Amino acid sequence: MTDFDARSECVICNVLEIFGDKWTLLVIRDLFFFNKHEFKEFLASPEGIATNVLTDRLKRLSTHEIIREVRHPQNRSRKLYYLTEKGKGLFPILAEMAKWGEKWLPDLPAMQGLYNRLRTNPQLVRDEIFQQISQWESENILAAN
Amino acid sequence: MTDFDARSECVICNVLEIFGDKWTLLVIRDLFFFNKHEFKEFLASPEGIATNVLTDRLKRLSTHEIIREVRHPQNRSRKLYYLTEKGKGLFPILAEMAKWGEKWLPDLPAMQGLYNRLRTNPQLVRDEIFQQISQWESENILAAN
DNA sequence: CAAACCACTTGCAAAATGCAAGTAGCCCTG
DNA sequence: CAGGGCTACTTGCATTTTGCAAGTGGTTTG
Repeated sequence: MTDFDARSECVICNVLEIFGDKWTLLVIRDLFFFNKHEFKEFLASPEGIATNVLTDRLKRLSTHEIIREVRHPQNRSRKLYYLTEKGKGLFPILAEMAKWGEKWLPDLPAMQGLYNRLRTNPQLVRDEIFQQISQWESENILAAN
Repeated sequence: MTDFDARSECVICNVLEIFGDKWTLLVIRDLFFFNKHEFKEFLASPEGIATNVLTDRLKRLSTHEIIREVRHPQNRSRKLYYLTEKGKGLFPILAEMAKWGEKWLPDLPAMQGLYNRLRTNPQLVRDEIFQQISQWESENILAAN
C-alpha cells in the first residue's frame, strides 16, 4: 500500500487501492454525513472499527491527501481530521452508493431520513452537507484548506 | 458475510458489506467496461485475482442478485455471468469512481480513453455500455433477465 | 497530584488472501 | 474411444491483514 505499487494502470483499480475497502469508506461516510472530525468520534460509530485499523486508515487517507489533520485549537492532545478538496470530490461516489442502497436494499430496518432524502432530493442534501462542511471549516481551521 | 450479519443499520455500511471490497468491484468493472462474462476472462485481468477469491466473489454477487449465471449455450462446461437489473444499477457508482480517478490521479501512465470519455461525455459512454450489454443479452440469454 | 482522556501502539489469535497444485466434467482429435 | 486440453472450480498451506484486549505516553481536569 505504498504510493505506487499499482497492480494495473486501470483508473478504477488505482482508485480502489486508495479507498476501496469498507473501513476507509466508512470513515469517509462519517466525515460527510455525520460531521465527525475526531479519532474518538470515528471509533464511536456503530460498526466498531478497531483503533489500529482506524489509525492505519487515517494515515493512508492523509498520505493520499484525501484528509488533512490539525491540532484541536483548545486541546493539544486532540486532533481534528477534515476533507481536502480532493476528499470532497468523493461525495458523488458516496451519494451514488446511498442511492443504490435506498433503492435495492429496501428491507433495512429503518431507512434513515438522510439517505432517503439523498435519493429524492440529491441537490438539496448535497448543498446542506457542503454548507455544513464550510461552516465547520470557518470555525475550526484558519486558512481554509 | 451471510445475508444479514449487518454491522449497522446504515445504508452505506450495508452496501459496503455487499460489494465494498477491491476484488468484488474489479469484477463489476470487468462486467461493465470490458464486456467480460466468463471465469477465465475475469482471471485474465491484469490485477491477477486468485481462483478461490474469484469463485468466492462470484458466489457472493450471485447470492445478492447482482449477477446471474447461465450455462454457455455451446459448451456445457463453461458458464456465462451477467449483470441483473440490480447489478446494472451499480453503474453510476463505478462511473463516479472513474471520474474521480481521472480528475485526481493525473499521473497514471496511460489514461485510458474509455475512462477519459466517461468524464467528458458521460451520457454517451453510458449509452454505449448499456447498448453493448443489451446486445450481449439478446445474443446470449433467452428471456432477457 | 491523582484520575480521566486522548490518540495511538503492541501482542496475539482469527480470518482473509496468495499461490501452487490438484480434480471432475466436457470437448476435440486421431 | 483413448488421450490431451480446456473450464470452473477445490484444496492445502504460507503469508498478510484484521479483530480484540491491553497497554503507553502525553494532556487536561477536578
